[in-house]
This record gives sequence, structure tokens and C-alpha cells, in this order.
Amino acid sequence: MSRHRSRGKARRVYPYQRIAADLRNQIASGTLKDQLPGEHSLAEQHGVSRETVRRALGLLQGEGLISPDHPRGWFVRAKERMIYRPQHEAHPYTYRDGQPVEAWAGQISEEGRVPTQHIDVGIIAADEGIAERLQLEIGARVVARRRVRSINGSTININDSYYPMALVEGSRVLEPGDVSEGVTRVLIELGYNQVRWVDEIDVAMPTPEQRERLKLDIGTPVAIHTVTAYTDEDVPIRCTVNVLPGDRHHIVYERGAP
Amino acid sequence: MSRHRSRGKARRVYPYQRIAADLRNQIASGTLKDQLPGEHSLAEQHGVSRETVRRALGLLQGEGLISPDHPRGWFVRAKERMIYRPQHEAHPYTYRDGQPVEAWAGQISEEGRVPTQHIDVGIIAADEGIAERLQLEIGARVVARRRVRSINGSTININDSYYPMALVEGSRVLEPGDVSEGVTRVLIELGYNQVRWVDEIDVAMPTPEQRERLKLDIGTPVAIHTVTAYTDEDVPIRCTVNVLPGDRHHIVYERGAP
DNA sequence: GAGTGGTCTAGACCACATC
DNA sequence: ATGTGGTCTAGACCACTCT
Repeated sequence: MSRHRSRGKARRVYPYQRIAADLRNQIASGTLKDQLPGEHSLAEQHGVSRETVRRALGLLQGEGLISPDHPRGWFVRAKERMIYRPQHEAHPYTYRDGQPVEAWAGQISEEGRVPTQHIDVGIIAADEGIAERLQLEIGARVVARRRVRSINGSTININDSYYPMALVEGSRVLEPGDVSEGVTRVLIELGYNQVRWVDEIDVAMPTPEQRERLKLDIGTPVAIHTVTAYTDEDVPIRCTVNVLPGDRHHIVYERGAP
Repeated sequence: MSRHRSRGKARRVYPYQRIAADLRNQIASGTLKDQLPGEHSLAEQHGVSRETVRRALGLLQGEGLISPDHPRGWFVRAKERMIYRPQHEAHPYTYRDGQPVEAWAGQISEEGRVPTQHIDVGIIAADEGIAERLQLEIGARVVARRRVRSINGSTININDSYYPMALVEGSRVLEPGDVSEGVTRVLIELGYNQVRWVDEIDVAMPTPEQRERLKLDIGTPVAIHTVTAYTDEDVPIRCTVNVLPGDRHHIVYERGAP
């Protein structure tokens, strides 16, 4: 007598969905903002088995709302995002007092946080994606400059740049570690000035390898931002692949008259 | 004697991870490209319980690789992406033979597919995000034109535009359904020419509401693309929020000299 | 050592589309 | 009617961190 069914198939709501909705509301309303009650305790409260509670928690984890920190417990995820401006990736170095400053590191330290990065330089064979964008044959040699960037010790993004070996052979582009005046400057000295860029953004769930490299929680999507830069003669000179954990970035473009 | 442990804690690999890796490899190599074996059969093959198999399948589902189609079975997900050019969102209508054609529908039908959309027009109170972008008070009245777009019958994106009520009152912007010559044209007639745009892209897992509206599988992230358009007097006249299922779009920008 | 979550099992019943 | 996945249970043992 108390169960009504509006017309249409009011599909069944399972205990784990009810529990998830309950917790989701508590998070949205701010009632729950740090650590969740333990799984055993939630199971008892709701009169279900622990596996059922875990299913509810798994649902919320998949929505990016909570993360486990074993064996401390489950926590509401912080949702801080840093602003990411692809248009600045065209000019990764700025100059201050005559000294080159890497734009990314500069911006972060201005915000009072500690940027670190690890750079790995090598010569590799172009895979299909790189080859197509650099207009090379698959397997052609390219210089790979791979960066992993961190803020306050936690990995924040991957930034891998590829240059056609044939065009940069013998230059400082192959220099291991940081190139103090910036690779863009070196390329200009080689006669390759970047004047046109194509940006591509794909959204996906990370591969296990990316999840590992970025130490991502389950339920964190990534944005894959690929920049292909062309010279004034329309030759592709650089292809950069950025992998950004989706929940930590806010991508901004500006277009039109300023 | 056969188990080696390289230095460092070679962390334990659980059965469900092994099974997931196995299936993942089969999918990557193309051995598995349509329907997966049944859960019971997988359980038997690997000598584990069905729940363990389901855990493996859940992992792959979260990676966006497979989807259940109950009660037929599990299937490898198709990974077709359509190209999405935010820069075209500035000019949503093109003109052909003097007739306005909505750019989105035009592009899709050129590809031989069937675009449909449902438009819903109303007056609502601005929430925080809309109010801030349109430089209004929270709760101010705005005209909302909400679209759900589909291709070949399956929902592909959400496209909601908001206009300050104070600026468009009495105009055809409030017209229910399609505005034949395009809202941008109507705004120009009102004296509001869009000359500058700010694009924002956020990557996230969908809320349950979005998942419902877009009929998304679990494990599908979304890109939220917000466009704020300004007039030549730098007044925000339009804010459009696009929700794009991440696995079905490829976002492309072009910058610099053509 | 205590307490957390992480994994696993061997059953059970249900909902649903297809035959 | 059959067979698929979807949900649930009541246990069990393990790994890890903190104290």
C-alpha cells in the first residue's frame, strides 16, 4: 500500500545505490568533507554486508568523489584544479631580467608551490601517432625529450616532446637535462621558427601504464593534449604530448579580439 | 625456486589483475574484438569464482575497454571518435544557397549519418557558474536553450546556451524550438555582435544525472566545454556549456598563421 | 597488536532479452 | 524456458600502517 509506481518502469534501486546516493548527498552538502566512516561501520549502519558497502564506495570512487588511503580509510577527494593554457605551450619559456624562465615552473613557484621536473632525453623510433604528425615514416628517428612534472612532490603531468632527428641532429636539442635557453630558442637558431600550431585534445581513462606513471587513482580520467608546431614553411618541427590528470586541470583558451 | 623478486617490492599480482591483463592483451592484439566469453565460462577457465572474474571485468570497464549489454554479454567497446572543433562553435550556423544550416547537423549529415536534436527553451535562474560568466547576480533570469544531440539515434552530446534575459527580452531568442536563422544572427540584429570568446575545458567523470541524460556507460569520462562570448563592447552575451562524452570526441584547435 | 581496507569464495536469488 | 549478467551474503585470510 505504501509502494507507488509512477507510470513508466521505475527501475529498482539497489541497496548499494541507495548507500552511494546517501554518501554522495552528504559530500555534496558538505556534511561529509574529510574521512568516511569505516566499511564495517557503514555495513552495520545500513544493515548490509561489507561487500555491498564496498560496491557503493566503488561507485563513488569511479565518479571521482572519494579515494581509499589504505589502511587509513576512505577520504573525500580534493578538487583543486590548476589552470592550463595550451596557448602558452607555444612559448614555454619567458625571459625575466634577461634570464630564461621555464613558463610552467615559473607560474607554479609564483603560486608559492614547489615545482620539480625530471627530464629524460633520448633517440627513439617514431610510433604511428608521432610519425603522422611529424610527417615521417613510422620508425624514423626522432629526439624524445620526456618530462614528468610534479608539484609539492606529487606528479601532476607528463610532457613529452618529439623532434625530427634529421632536422635537429648535432644541435643542443639532444642535450640531456634542461636546455637553459629553451629548445624553442635553439630551434630558431637552426632556422626553424614556430608560427602555426595544431592542438588536439582527447579525453580518456588512463592506460595502466599512465596510471602508474602519474600515480592516478582509479576513477581519474586524463586529457591528452597534443601540440604539433609548424615552421613558416609549414614543416612540422615539434610534436608535444601532454598527459594531464583530468581532475587537476582546467584548460582555458582565448580567441578573438583582445 | 622459480619465483624471483627483483629488488624493490615486486608487489603482489592478484588473480583478478592477471585475468584483466590477459583480456586487455587479447583486446589490444585484436584477438578479442567483439563479444567476450561468459562470466561463468571465464571463471571456470581461470579456476576462480565468478565474483573474481567480475572484478577483472569491472577493471576493464573502468578503463573504458568493455561494456556489458545485459543479458547478451560483455563486448569490446568501439572507439570511434568524431572531430569536435570548438572554434566552429563561435559560428554555429553557416549559409548555403542563402539558407542557414546549423553547422553541427550539416557536418554530420555530410558524413552520411542521421543527426537529430531536441531543443528545450525556458527561463531559469542563473546558477553560480552561469552568473559568474555572464557577469550577473546569482539567481538572475537567463534564457536557457538546452539541446540534446543524437546521431543515428544515440545521444552524442549536450549543448546548453544561456543568454542574459535583460538583453534579449522580447526577441526571438526566446522562441521555442529551432530559430531558423540562428540565434547568433538574432543577436546581431539586437546589436550584439560576438567578437571574443573564452573557452574552458574540464575533464571529469559524469555526475549520475549526466550519465543518465547521455546514456553513458560506467567508465566513460566527459569533457565539459564552456564558451563565453563577448560583444565588441566586451559584454558577455552568451554562455554555452557542452557536455561531450570523452570517448566519442576528438577536440581540435588551430592557432597561428594559416 | 590492533584496525583498516583488499581480496576471495561458494553459494543464492533476481531481472531481462531472446528463443 | 533458458541463459546471461546484476546483486547480495557471511564468512575468511592477507597486507599494511600506526601505535
